[in-house]
Amino acid sequence: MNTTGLDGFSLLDETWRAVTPDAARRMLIAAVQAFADKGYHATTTRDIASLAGMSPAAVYIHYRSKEELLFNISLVGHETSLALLSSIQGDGAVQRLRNAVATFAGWHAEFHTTARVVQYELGALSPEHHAEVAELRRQIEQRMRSYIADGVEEGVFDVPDLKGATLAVLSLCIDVARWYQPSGKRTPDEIGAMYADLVLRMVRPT
Amino acid sequence: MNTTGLDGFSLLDETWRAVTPDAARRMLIAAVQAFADKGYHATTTRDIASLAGMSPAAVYIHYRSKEELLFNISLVGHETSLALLSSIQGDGAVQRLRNAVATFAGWHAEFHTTARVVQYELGALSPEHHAEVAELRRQIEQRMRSYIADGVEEGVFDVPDLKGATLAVLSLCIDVARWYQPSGKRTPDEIGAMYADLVLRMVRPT
DNA sequence: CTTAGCTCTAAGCAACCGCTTAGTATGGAG
DNA sequence: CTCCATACTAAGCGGTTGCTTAGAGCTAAG
Repeated sequence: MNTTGLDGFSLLDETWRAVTPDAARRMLIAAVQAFADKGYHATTTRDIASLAGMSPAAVYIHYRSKEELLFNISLVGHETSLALLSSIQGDGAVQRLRNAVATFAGWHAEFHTTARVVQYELGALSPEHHAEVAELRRQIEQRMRSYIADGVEEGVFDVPDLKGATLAVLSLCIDVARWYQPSGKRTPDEIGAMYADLVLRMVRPT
Repeated sequence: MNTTGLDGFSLLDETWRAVTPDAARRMLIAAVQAFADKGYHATTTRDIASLAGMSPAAVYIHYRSKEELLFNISLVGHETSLALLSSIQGDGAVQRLRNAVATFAGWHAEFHTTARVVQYELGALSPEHHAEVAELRRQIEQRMRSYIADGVEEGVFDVPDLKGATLAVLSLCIDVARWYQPSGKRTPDEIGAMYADLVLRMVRPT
C-alpha cells in the first residue's frame, strides 16, 4: 500500500537523489508534481504535504516557505539542464549540435514534469531567487549559441542571424515541456532525434 | 488623469473592440493584463476590478465568475488567431507557408499579452470550456498542417514527418508569447519574417 | 535512566480569497 | 412627476490560504 500518493519508483528520483533527508526529498518531489500539474499558485501547501503523505506543518520543517520549495526545484532543474548541455561531445560542429539539441529537447520530454516547473513558474520566484536562476539561463543560452557558432566558423552552417537562431532553437526545445505527453506516440529519444534533424535543416547551407 | 491603470490607447483594444458594454470591455482588458502579468491563479478579482478602475463587486455585473472572464479571453483569442491563420493567401505553397508563419508568429509577439493568456492558462479553464477551446486548437493545427502538406504535394517541400513538423512549427510560433518582450530589439514583424525564413529552411528539399 | 535534539502532528491564527447582498445613483419611458 | 431597469458601490460572508505554535514521539549521547 502506497500512502504517499507518489509512485514507488519515479524518474523524478533521479534528479532529486542528492536531496536529504528522505522526507525533504519526498516533499520536493511532491511539490514538483503538484506545481507541474496545477501551477505554483494553484497548489496549496496542504496539497504538497498530502502528496508527500505528511501533515501540512511538515513542509516547514525542511523549507522556510512554499517559494523556497519552488526555488530549490528551479535551481536544481536549471543546474541539471545546464550540466547536461555542457557535457555534449561529438566529432565536428554538426555532430555536437545534433547531440546538443537531441539531449536538451529529450530532457524536456523525459523530465517534462520538472521542466514544466523550471520553464513556466519562473515568475513566481522572489526577485533575488529569480536573478540567481536568470544567470544560469544566460549560461544555457551561451552554450547553445557556441554550438551553433562553431559550425558557422567551421563553414558547415549557414546562419544569417546567430542570436535569432539560438533563440529559436532553445525555444523549440523548451516548448517540448509544454506539449509533451507520456501517452503520446513519440518517446523522448525520438523527439530528441526528430528535433535535432529539424534544427540541422535550419542551419545547413543552401 | 488616468484612474483605470490602463493605457488610454492599447493594442488590446483592437482585439476586444466588439465587447460591450464599455465597462465589460474595460474589465476584460484589465483581466488580460493581470492574467498575462501574474497568471490566472495569482490574479485576484480585486486586482482586475482595480485595474479597470471599479469596485470588486463590479466584476460580477458583467461576468458570472473569474473563470468566465478567462474563458471569454481564451475563446476570442483562439478565434482571432484561427481566423488570422485561415485568411492566409499567397502564390504557391512556399509563399503561403511563409505568410502563415510570419503572421502567426508575429501575432504571438504583437499580441503577446493576449497570447500568453491564450497559450499558458488553458489549464485553469473548466472542463467544458477547455473542451470548447481544444476544438479550436485542433482546427489551428489542421490549418498549419495543410499549409505544409500543400508544399509536399507540390513537391517544393521535403518533410519526412508531417505531423512532427507541424508540431514543431506551431510550437516555435506559440513559444514567442513566452519570451517576447516589447523592449527587445526585434519588432513583431521582424520576428515573423525571421521565423518564416527558419521554417522554410526546415522544410526545403536537400 | 536522563536529557537534548530532531522530526513530526494537531490545532489554529490572521489575512485573503471568490463571490453575494443590500442599497444608492442615474437615466429613460410613460 | 412617478416608475422601473440598469450599473454601480460598501460591506461583508463563509471558506481557504500560507504559515505558526505547542507539544508528542523517537533516537542516541552521556
